[in-house]
Amino acid sequence: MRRYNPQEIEPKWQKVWEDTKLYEVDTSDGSRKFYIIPMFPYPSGDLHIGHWYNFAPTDTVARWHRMQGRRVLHSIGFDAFGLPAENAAIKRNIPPAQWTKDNIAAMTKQLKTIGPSYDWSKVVTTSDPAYYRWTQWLFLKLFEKKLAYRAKGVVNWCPKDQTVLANEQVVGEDNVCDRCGTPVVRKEMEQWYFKITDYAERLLKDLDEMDWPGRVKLMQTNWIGKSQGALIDFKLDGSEDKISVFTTRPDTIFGATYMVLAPEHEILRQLSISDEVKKYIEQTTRKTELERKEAEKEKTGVFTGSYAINPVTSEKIPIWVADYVLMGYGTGAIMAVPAHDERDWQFAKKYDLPIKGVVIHDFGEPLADEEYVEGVVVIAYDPKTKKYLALDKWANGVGLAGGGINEGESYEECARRELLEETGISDVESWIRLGEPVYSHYYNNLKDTNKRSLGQGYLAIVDSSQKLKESGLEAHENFQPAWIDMDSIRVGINKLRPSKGTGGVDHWLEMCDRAEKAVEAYMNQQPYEQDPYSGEGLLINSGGYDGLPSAEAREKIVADLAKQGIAKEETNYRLRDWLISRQRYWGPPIPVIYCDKCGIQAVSEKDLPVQLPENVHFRPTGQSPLLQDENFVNTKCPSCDGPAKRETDTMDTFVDSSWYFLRYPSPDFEQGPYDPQIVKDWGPVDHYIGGIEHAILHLMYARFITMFLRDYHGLPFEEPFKKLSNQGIILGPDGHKMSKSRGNVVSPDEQVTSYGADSLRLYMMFMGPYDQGGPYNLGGITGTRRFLERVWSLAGEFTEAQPGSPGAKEEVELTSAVHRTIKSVSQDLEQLAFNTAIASMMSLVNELHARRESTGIARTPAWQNALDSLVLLLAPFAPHIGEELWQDLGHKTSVHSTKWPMWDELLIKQETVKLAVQINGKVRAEIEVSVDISEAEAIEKAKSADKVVSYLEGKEIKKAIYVPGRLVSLVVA
RNA sequence: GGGCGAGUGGCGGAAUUGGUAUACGCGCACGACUCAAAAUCGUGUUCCGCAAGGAUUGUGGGUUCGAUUCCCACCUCGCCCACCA
Repeated sequence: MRRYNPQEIEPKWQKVWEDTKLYEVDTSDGSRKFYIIPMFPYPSGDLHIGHWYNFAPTDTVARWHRMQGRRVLHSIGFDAFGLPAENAAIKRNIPPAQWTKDNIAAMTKQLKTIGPSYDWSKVVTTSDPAYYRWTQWLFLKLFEKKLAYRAKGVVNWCPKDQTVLANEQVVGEDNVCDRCGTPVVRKEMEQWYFKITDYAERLLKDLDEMDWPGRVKLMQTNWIGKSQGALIDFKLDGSEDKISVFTTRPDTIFGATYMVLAPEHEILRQLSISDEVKKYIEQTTRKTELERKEAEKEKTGVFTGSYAINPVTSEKIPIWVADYVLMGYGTGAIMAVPAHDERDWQFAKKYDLPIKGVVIHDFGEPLADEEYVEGVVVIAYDPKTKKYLALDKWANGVGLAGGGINEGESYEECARRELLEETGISDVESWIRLGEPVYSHYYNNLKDTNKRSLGQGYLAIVDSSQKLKESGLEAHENFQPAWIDMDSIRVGINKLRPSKGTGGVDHWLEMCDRAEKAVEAYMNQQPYEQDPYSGEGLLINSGGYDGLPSAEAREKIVADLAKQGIAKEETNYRLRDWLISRQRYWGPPIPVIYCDKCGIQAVSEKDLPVQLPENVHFRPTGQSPLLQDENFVNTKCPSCDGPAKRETDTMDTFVDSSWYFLRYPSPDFEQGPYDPQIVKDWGPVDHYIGGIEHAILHLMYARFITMFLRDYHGLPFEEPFKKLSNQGIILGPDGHKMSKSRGNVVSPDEQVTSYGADSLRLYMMFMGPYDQGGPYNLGGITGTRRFLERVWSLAGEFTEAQPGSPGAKEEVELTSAVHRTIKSVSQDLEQLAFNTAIASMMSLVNELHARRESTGIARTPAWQNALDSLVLLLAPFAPHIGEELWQDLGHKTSVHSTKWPMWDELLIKQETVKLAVQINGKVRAEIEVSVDISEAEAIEKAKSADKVVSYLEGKEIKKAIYVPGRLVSLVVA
């Protein structure tokens, strides 16, 4: 028998596939199309293991679709513009174009060793003038629609890479450049932007319907950051001027006790302000982003000396300037509600501004036929023992003292009375009111009624040497007042949690939290203060709106203020426009000309591409090297033909990658970025596979550009990627991110040399769930290599075997095993569960092996079918050995053009099945029964099973449960 | 601080309309073949226990005949966002 030698068969088949153009697809025919691609790589020059982890599984899925008779377009390209090429030029004195070209050649060679089913006639390289011509065209089209514009503003500047960055490219806690990790600085510059914010609502709304990982959808949702609220005008005291604020919580307006302006707010120029305020404004506006971040914990601000009028209370409220309000969001002014906003609260505490609570908690969901009650909750505390007094053994948990208020009684009187009645404590050192009362909805199981209660909490400081009551009273006669630690009280209260009407429990837990805070304050001799509450609830201290749920009050208040013409509903987004200019060389030049007479002029479409000059001088000066190339810079104005200068900034590489997938189906089209008919037939991408790191950047930009092209340039779809999958990240064997400095880099090339590409592909898909990634275990690949060896030897032995006649039993068993495997591999592939798909193939191989050991392999139709099916299932995962063995098994055409096998449910079904027998929940025996046994028979058989009998002796069977195909469960006593 | 996700043998992991936990692989041990080794093949391998048996899916509690799966609280780790009003 021949040995399995991947070094021989892999290059052999790669060459055959390329020579026969097996994977080239004629895109003029769009029938049964399936368009699947990985995210194209940046040509760094070296294909690393992460690339393999992206490309190999994508290839497996592509091959699987092809075997199901689809016309698959699977292609690759290079995201070839970008900084590293330029840095290499500076460092090694090689032109970026040359460096890029060499890298692409090297990577193409590496790529081919994977044995991918790419259509090599449709490779796209973004630095190719024939490509970036259309990137520039895209700019012109956006410019035409005023969606590309030039504006002055504060931008993020990376001092190391010497260029501006988009918001999306500034990451992490310290606001660093996502490429080099240097903290960015803020600079005011005039730059080019794409108006992605015009598409914010569509970008958000489409997400609902998309077959994308929830995580990515969530990240995009957060990034777009839609918030609905209202604009409300506050009049300036003693003036006709007004200040408009944006708020998402108009329901809290009665609690707006002051107002804050961003230091950059325009109205500050009109107000008469002191020098002190001017100085503050100057200081804060000059701060860099980093400095503002560092100062984050400590908010600063100054009082302007002016007042505004709260439109609902008509109260004068002071206007402050503070750095915690940003000019870039909303109106740059806020109404501050310290009782219900964490930031306003901190600020109010620091500067001693009034805090007014207007929303109180409303725990639990409203219940049917609620009875309204008012009462108190009392927690006692002894500072000496540090224990709290609660009602132990209350309905098998722990309760708190308290009860309903009597006619004419104050809250505090009620608290005093309840504490005495339920615990026996009469001597209280100090009573502390625990903030505002709260509402709760709960079910009283003793009286079988639903309650809606308004409860006031109290903390009583007492000495625990007082005698406690022996036991509880009336309805809950079992409880026992006891001194307990707070954690145990919480656990005890949680035990009471009912399935409905959980408000009572949550109410108590809230009071526990408040009691602890109050104790801390008491020990420090401070008054107790309620924490700011930013949740929903019911309104208090809000005039005619008292008692309304906050959501309802929001709408009502805005509607009422709108009638007076001082409020309107408003939606805000966090998404900012996309800054696309870069002060670098290696990118598509922005096709714009500046003329002293005519201003900003777009380059005429017929003059595209604006070619990047090749011979430029590289120095990291903070200005584009193009600036020094006079031949490039000096040109004629397209409008007046007078002398003019070109824009020397280039475009962000994310512009290149925001439309490349539209080019693959017609890469050589010269009349536009894509052939309109072909893109209509082949778009959108049916399945897009790549890393989570592009969740926001690339995937948001590509969606925006696709929407734009749909609106104005004939695309019949607005979402570019129907289905998206993310691969996980492969770590080094030590569990850390692979890096040269750590010395934990696994070279895929070495793995291929030692084990073969098929083994590597298989191992990467076998090591765990695809979207999870994880450490690369160097020993693990031996398992998939062994598996392939076993497949190889089975096929080899079969081809050398003598014809035989099959036994009927053997045939049935073989067929059943094969169909079971076809089913699970097919279903697993559907969900990209490669690891379990491979595991079931391994199981089949183990079974075939065992059969060979016991009865041997004969040339029978059953064996032929078993091995054919196995090879077909394996082919998308390990394409080379699949092709080789397919030929060995006597087939003339490529396995990759052969139909994927189907399974037959009837052939999988077995005649008998094993049932577990449980006694009181424990498995005690196993019985083998016919699949279609009746319930009564199964139970009867279970009872008489060997081991079961002894367990049943002298016991009565209370219950018997039969789950067909699974088990019989007997409950005995 | 907020949001999302995860925690199962020595290791990677499998199992969810609640139904025999540990499939598949790595590693390890023993055996066969061999002068020997590698490779290959076979047997075993969650833990405790000689065994009978018992325990076990981060911890504690709950619902259930039955919980890795559902509910509650907590712990740990990972990712994303972070003064967005």
